[in-house]
Amino acid sequence: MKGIRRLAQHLNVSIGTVSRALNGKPDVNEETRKRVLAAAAELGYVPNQSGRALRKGSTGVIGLMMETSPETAANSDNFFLGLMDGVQGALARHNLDLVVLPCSTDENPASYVQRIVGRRLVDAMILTSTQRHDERLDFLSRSKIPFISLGRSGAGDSHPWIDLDFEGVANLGVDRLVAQSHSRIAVAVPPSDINLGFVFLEAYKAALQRHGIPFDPDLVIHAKSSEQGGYLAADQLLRMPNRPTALMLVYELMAIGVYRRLNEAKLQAGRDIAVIGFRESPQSRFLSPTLTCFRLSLQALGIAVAESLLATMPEFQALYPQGEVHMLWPLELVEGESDTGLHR
Amino acid sequence: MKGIRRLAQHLNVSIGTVSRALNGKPDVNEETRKRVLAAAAELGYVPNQSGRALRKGSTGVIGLMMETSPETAANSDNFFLGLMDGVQGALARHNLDLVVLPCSTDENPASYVQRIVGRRLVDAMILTSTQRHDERLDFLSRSKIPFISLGRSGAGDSHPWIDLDFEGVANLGVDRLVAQSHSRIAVAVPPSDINLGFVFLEAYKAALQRHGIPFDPDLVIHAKSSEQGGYLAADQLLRMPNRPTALMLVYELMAIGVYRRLNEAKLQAGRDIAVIGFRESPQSRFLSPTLTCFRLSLQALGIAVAESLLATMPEFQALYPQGEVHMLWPLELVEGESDTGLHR
DNA sequence: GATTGATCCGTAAACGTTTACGAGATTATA
DNA sequence: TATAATCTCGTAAACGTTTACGGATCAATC
Repeated sequence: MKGIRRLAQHLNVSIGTVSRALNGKPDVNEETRKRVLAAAAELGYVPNQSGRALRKGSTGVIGLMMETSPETAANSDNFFLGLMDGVQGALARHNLDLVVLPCSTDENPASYVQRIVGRRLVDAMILTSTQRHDERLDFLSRSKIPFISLGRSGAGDSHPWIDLDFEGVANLGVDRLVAQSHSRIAVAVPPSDINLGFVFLEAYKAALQRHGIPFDPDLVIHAKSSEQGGYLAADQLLRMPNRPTALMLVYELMAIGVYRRLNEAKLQAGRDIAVIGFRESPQSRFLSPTLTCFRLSLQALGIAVAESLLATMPEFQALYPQGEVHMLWPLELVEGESDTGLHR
Repeated sequence: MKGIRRLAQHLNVSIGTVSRALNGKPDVNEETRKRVLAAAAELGYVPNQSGRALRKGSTGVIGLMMETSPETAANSDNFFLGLMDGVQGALARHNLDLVVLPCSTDENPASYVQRIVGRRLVDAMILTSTQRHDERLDFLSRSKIPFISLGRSGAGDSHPWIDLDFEGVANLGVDRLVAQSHSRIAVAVPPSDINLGFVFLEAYKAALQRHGIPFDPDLVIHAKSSEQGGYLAADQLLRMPNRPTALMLVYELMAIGVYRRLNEAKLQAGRDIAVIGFRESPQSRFLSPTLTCFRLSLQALGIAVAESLLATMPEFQALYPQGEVHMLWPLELVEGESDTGLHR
């Protein structure tokens, strides 16, 4: 005898009563509920997930999909761990569990999602590393599974998303640099199939235009989202015939590579070239000269992601009635020395 | 009509036949199997996980538990994503799926494991961040669920584990430093309730003894596993009355903090004090002077963890007959400048 | 032509829950 | 006291699979 039957037999009640007692249903005597709870704790009984999910039609589990190629793995740990922490905490308050679903780059992300969602392993999904054209979004939309993506896609507002406020970052950065009379502002962005790169680039163009500065495509450096990418971007910048006086980055670890390359050239950020990094990170905080960059609470972002997802789930509509979310997540400027002291 | 029934109706065969066809059972006509496979692909049918798991008694899912407190998230060392990638790849070869289970520090890790395992969400578990006295191990041993822990516990070989070869690291490091006639070798370790700290300390003592150097407890600096921890450790070292001439670290990000503190004191690793870091990381690779540390393939480690776990699972005994694993994972020395040039 | 064997497929039970339904016991109301 | 209302609990169906079992068909063998 196993599972709930064992518990019921042990208590001399029916399995129905045990189930009702554990699930907090009203029609069970308080006295017997206590006995059931006590016995469950004593025998270490936990309801079988498969049985429960099969009957209820929902799992109580939310999936967070994450790509783990060797390159991304080497770089972005602390972003995802912080995010996971926030999401997990917010979901736990509603008795939902988070599972992180690592998809290797060997596998097609869309078919991975199809497998996971088709099996009904999860009730809803959180997507990260959103592509500009992302099949996963199409599939999830069609399959009517609640989901939210961290990052916009090219599909615009046709699905719920939360994204970092790249427009805000571009504006703040460009304004700040222009105020110091920079006009040749280079930017290191990932390739445009990553939507992040596309969005940032557009915002950068708009910010320049606002200041009447013509956009020069030669100042756009396409770089990998890594330290190495930053190194190569800085290298490319140093070779430019009419060298830009400022550089903006859109990935946090790039800054370290940039500093390294500048260092090799006996140049210094803030003195010889203005540098504005992206996200403040444990590493960036200790660069010298200190890096001007943008602060962001990953936990808070995770909570927002989780609650925005709940808002799309019918069973939580009462709690989060705002419906589908399209949110730009603000970042706060952290003033450092890396972009000042040049045109003073 | 949903699920397998829908597919069966669509094909005018029984659900039993559909199931057998999809599961590769022998007693089904090749012709009909093809039709079933084609229809499944066309209709996007994927067997419901709950139904399947309930019937089969196993889920085909392996859990990897990970702690995600705000501090560990912020100080994460890009260790986990690489590990996940390796584990995921190895499991996929056996049609197993990996889910990562984030446990916030609010929750007791042992009761978290009990909840997850009790619900039969997973067939087996991989534990990380092993404590010296780890209740999770006790629970999993009792519950007869296959598991492996990354990191030894104080319980020794009573359960399967893979751990980094701290003995090897301590030996290599101490040998190298002693060969340069260092005798006052300080070490920065996490507190001993983290088993890692305990193990490393013992290995360090043994290595000293091998060289006839008496162990001096004052040279043991307890530090947090973070950049900040490294900074404070270096600070503490600089205040010592009879300053040690060498310092070994057991957490990779510490090196950055150590460099920062040394820099503030106008000291340099390798010139004024010999420093040996721990794991090579994207950051450590670009420190200046270059850091002497230890290399480790996270993907390979992940594969080893996954396969060692499979070896403990009855259904894979045929493939991996070696049984329970206790493995020390070797690290390769990467020679840098941070520990040389002192006593030359 | 009867028997055997092989091949293919349908039937139904089982996995562990939750929950609609109804029955019995008890209390409140008339 | 009869009736209604309330409280508590047991019964059984249902969720979507997999798989043991047996039946049907057909070819091969004697």
